[in-house]
Amino acid sequence: MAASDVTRMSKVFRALSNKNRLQLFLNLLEESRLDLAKGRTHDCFLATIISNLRIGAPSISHHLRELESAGLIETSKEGKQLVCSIRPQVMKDIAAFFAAKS
Amino acid sequence: MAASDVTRMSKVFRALSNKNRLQLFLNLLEESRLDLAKGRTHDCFLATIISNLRIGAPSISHHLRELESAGLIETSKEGKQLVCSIRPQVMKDIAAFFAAKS
DNA sequence: TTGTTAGTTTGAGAACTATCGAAATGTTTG
DNA sequence: CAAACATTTCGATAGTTCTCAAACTAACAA
Repeated sequence: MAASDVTRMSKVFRALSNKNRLQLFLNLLEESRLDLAKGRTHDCFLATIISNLRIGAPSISHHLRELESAGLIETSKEGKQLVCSIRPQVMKDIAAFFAAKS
Repeated sequence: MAASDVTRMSKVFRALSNKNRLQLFLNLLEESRLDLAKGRTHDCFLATIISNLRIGAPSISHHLRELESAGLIETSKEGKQLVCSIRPQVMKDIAAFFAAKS
């Protein structure tokens, strides 16, 4: 495994290493599966997520940026609201990484 | 996913979130595969690992403790030397975690 | 015993992180 | 335009992490 890959993977793990951030990611994952079933994308309101986790809006905003910069999610704006989506390629990369090792 | 599982998984990811520690883990993984092929366990000398990574013995010692407390590896002593082994169950847990999601 | 080897512990400093409250930004609604 | 809304940015703080050098322990060797 190339050194740059190790660095990249460590950043992915870093992004999932915080309990709240992992929970946030899992929520998004769950939502995106629901939405796929419904054939549409999902609006992920920070307000909704805040009511699930016990942290404030600035922290959520921070965590989303971390997930995004690790390449786990993509975000865009729709009016006032933020739309988040999981990047499926990264999920496949990680799954492949561990499948090869175990 | 139960809250306790989220916490547990976040600790596993935490353990792999440092570049040097991930590299260390991958080295051990590689060694343990070689050893499986040879039908014996492997002696993991810190001195050897130090020459690959660019950090000192105290840091390696610290990283090994992190990997151990996250449940990724087990260690024991053989004379002066430390023997490390990957805990296969954790590898399976992680693989299952991502396989289910992607 | 004296010295060497393999690794650990301690203590400290620099860097990073998670979180918050307050203020700011941009968007829609009345 | 003004108010309400959703999110972001800023500044601060408390806590964590990585790393090293120095000192230490335990096992082996001469």
